[in-house]
Amino acid sequence: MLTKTTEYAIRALIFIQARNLKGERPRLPEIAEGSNAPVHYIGKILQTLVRHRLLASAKGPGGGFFFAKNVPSISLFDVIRLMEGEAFFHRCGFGLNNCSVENPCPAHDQYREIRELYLEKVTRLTIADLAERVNEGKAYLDV
Amino acid sequence: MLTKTTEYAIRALIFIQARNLKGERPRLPEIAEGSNAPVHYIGKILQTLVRHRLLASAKGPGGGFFFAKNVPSISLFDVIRLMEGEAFFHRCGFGLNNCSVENPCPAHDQYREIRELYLEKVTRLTIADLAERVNEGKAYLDV
DNA sequence: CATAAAAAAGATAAAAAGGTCTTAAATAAT
DNA sequence: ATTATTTAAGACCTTTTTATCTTTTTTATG
Repeated sequence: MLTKTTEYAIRALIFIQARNLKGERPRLPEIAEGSNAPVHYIGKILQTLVRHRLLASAKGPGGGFFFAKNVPSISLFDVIRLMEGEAFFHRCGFGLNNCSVENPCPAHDQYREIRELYLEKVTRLTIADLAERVNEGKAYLDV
Repeated sequence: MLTKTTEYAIRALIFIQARNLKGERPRLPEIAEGSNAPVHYIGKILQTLVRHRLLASAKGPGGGFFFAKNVPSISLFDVIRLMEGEAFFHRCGFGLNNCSVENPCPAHDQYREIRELYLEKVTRLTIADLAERVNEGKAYLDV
């Protein structure tokens, strides 16, 4: 399961992208409201995303958050990897650090299947796709 | 992802079951070592499990932890439900409380697939099966 | 340039999770 | 009955996560 922080990040990115697709550039307070996260906290999170170039921002009047044009949309995988760390995707289901094919935990194979499905999904899902679904009224971000 | 506490619980239960199958009744210090968890902490966790009848215990000399005979082995689902709560299995991937078929989050269907696979797996996997794998030397619990 | 708008940064606080220590209660064995 | 052994219970501490508040920096515009 993702941490709250990562969930906020994903929701905020989808919200920003949805607005960007409509030609808007949302500012922090709107993003916080739209993604149901505390303003200052989401501020910090977006700051991290910008620092790592998953997102762009502009200060001052007319500023806000936006995605760079002509850059392929980031995937959920990109966001999760940044927020949770690469290890998140390889973690043993039972929390064992040694867990591997040679030294498997008792549910190694079963968890592998789940992880693989998960990885496949989050790699395919892009923020842009998800934002489009929101703009089309097919999906919602309200808590 | 499971909390550390739940991981400890699962590892401890498998350890206890593995010993039970060999006719032994492990005590706290051994369980803590065998499941790589802090003694006192695992003590609390097992206490919870006993209180909810997923496990049995005996105080005093010759005491320890064990599973009631002739009771079908509990599944990972049972343990996870107790430790994390029923909601764990229905939680939205993006942390949205309203998320449902009528009001889906942008990745609702994809996450549903993953959840269903997960649910199927943890329902099928019993502590006894997993413990057997350990006793057969096919799986390990070391961190 | 002065001003206002906005994100960035940093310091701090509150809450939750994880972990330790001490004492009490139960029980088997002598 | 006393003692030793063992889990149960409760109080307390530490770390991590989540959240807030304040100040600084950047920038567009009059």
